[in-house]
Amino acid sequence: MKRNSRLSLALHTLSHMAGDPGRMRTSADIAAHAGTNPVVVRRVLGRLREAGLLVSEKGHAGGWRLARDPQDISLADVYLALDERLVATTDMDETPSCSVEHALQKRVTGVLEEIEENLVKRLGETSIAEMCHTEHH
Amino acid sequence: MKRNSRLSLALHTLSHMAGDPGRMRTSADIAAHAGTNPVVVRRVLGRLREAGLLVSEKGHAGGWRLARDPQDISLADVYLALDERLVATTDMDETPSCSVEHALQKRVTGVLEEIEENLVKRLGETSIAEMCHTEHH
DNA sequence: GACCAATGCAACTACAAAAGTTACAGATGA
DNA sequence: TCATCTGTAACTTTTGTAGTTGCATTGGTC
Repeated sequence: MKRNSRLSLALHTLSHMAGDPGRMRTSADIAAHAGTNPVVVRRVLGRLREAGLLVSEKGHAGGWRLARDPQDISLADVYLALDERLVATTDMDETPSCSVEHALQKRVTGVLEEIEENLVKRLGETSIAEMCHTEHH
Repeated sequence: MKRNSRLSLALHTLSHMAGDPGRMRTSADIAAHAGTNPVVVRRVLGRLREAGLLVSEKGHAGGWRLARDPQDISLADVYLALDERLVATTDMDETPSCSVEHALQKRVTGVLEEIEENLVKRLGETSIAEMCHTEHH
């Protein structure tokens, strides 16, 4: 796998699950489908569970399934659960040297934040249920 | 510096330049402002020069300046010049196992591409000239 | 209770992308 | 001729993350 692999893995898995909710899947099965490792799958899906998108069960016949209706899970939910922050930088140089520099930094950061918000908004407009339908516009 | 440092460095530098176009700046000056290395600056700005956003001059009194009017340089120009591709994945698993999987993969990829296009479109709506104005909404 | 199959999690290695650094050739104006 | 830039190659360091191994824990099933 390559870049954005966590988001990609999460979206693929949830979209797949949306096609047959209620069915329990093991991390081994999911890993085989995604061509990766069960532990990696559990790591990524663990975050989605923390965000309330998935539930997992231990023991025999355990595994993973959606925590709620596929139509109620948006791409933004997945994105935010993974805490990616694709556009916005976490922080910049700590030494603004002068107040003008500082103001500029804040403005650049602000614009990037705005773009990030817009990205999340766009992601929020699509549910994973829409991803698994065969007839997608 | 941290994540998205190239984009961040590029935006800061160009925004700064937009405040006083025509003035020539050395990579050493820029690096000092950004708290990084002259070679790193030249690497990043070199891409922007290839994209026609900047011009550089060698030798004494050489340096960097904007290639055209600040109002004619959008954030999308910068983003595309750096070839970042924040949202869309370059490629996914090569073994689609079954045709249904393959269709799902294409759909996920398609949605991510669409989001990416929207991101670029949004970036295209802001010029670096707007970044350096003190009165920003 | 014994056993098996799953998650949860920690610890580690492997790897790749990028920053940072050093060094130096080439260009250009003073 | 010299100082000052860019351009670039080569290398080290750092960092994020995938991949891997191992094992404790949980919970069905026999």
